[in-house]
Amino acid sequence: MYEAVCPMDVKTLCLGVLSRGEATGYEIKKQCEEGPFAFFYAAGFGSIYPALNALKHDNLISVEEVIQDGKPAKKVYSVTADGIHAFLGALERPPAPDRLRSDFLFMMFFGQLLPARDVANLIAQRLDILLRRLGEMEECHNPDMTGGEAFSLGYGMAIYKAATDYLDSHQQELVGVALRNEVPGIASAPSTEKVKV
Amino acid sequence: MYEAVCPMDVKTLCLGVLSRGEATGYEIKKQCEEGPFAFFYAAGFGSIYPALNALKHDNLISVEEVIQDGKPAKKVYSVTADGIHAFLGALERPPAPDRLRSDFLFMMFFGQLLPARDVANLIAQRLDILLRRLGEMEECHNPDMTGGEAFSLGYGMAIYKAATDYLDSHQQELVGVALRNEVPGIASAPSTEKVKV
DNA sequence: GGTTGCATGTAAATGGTTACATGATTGT
DNA sequence: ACAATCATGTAACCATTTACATGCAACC
Repeated sequence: MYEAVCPMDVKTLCLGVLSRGEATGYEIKKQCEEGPFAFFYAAGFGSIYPALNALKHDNLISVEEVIQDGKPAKKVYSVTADGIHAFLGALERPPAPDRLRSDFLFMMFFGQLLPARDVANLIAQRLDILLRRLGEMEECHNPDMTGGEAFSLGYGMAIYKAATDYLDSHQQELVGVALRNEVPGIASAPSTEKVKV
Repeated sequence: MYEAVCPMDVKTLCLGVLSRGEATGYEIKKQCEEGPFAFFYAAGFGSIYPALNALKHDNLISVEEVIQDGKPAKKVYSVTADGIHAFLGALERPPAPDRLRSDFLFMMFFGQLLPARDVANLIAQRLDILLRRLGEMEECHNPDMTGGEAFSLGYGMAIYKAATDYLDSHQQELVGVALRNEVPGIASAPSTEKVKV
């Protein structure tokens, strides 16, 4: 039986996505990695498909199988009246605290133990990711969005913007520290080695 | 056998914490919830104690049992030379992408489905948490920190600052939308009901 | 000929959380 | 009397990830 836990688990996520319009499991995943949920939720096929089956079993969603030519058959899911009700119930529960797990920050925390070049590379990569995501989010922004959608997108963009600004303005400090920590002579030697980025 | 996965799992976290100085499992957990790791890592006793036992088994850390009076005996762990080596190895692996899971943003995304008062409460609570954490982080900041520590703390503060600014300046928009979505008459009626905050 | 995109799914393994069990001391 | 702090640990449970399995079409 459906019982929203957090309120946010994969089932609730699916219910939420479907409340905006019918979709297949494949499309739900795409929305989690490129679409509007990418910033605050991740889910793979291994959790989405079983979640959809469980929701179907509880009659919170309905399925329609669509045969396509040139492409594999797909299962288009829609939320039922019961499903909407369950989703609204889940939204009323108090939210669990946010949790972030960042390998990047963990590594930066121990930045002075790393070669300066690695630190510089990690920050450069991070800036790259952040900037690309910011671009994707900007594209994502359209006037048809609901207030909530625009709000959470704006929140994500504000965070990413702050992160890029911070990295831009503070990267030299950390790279400098790491450089000073290196064995003198190595740090100043011109590098012929290529670093994987 | 120890084999850093992400590089960041609870074992690597423990190794990292201990590389800064000896600590007990209890103290490691405190550092994860109040200390410098709180922003980007969470871990409970149920994962820390088994991780410490596994690290001990691999001789990456050593234990000293300290009997205290008035308090239960504690096990103080220190990292060994092998442990330092293993930790440095873990830091060299490429970082896994950050992952955030935010019930709050999920709920805001569907904000127009919620009563305006709930939206306003959720945002107020969030601001409260953010501000409190910002205060804790400011206190945490001291001149003895390594470059990496100051960098990641600064990063966290920049993010939280951006989040509070965004919430401050955009909360009215979302609450307004939610209000307009409510049944006319209810929205404007003065409320006698107390809302749990 | 290999990779990417579309499309669904299962099974095993992982990693972590939650709840429980214990117990002394200090503070309200 | 009750809750919180200090302190460790186990066991059951859980959610999710990863790897596998299948298959066709389009593109490079």
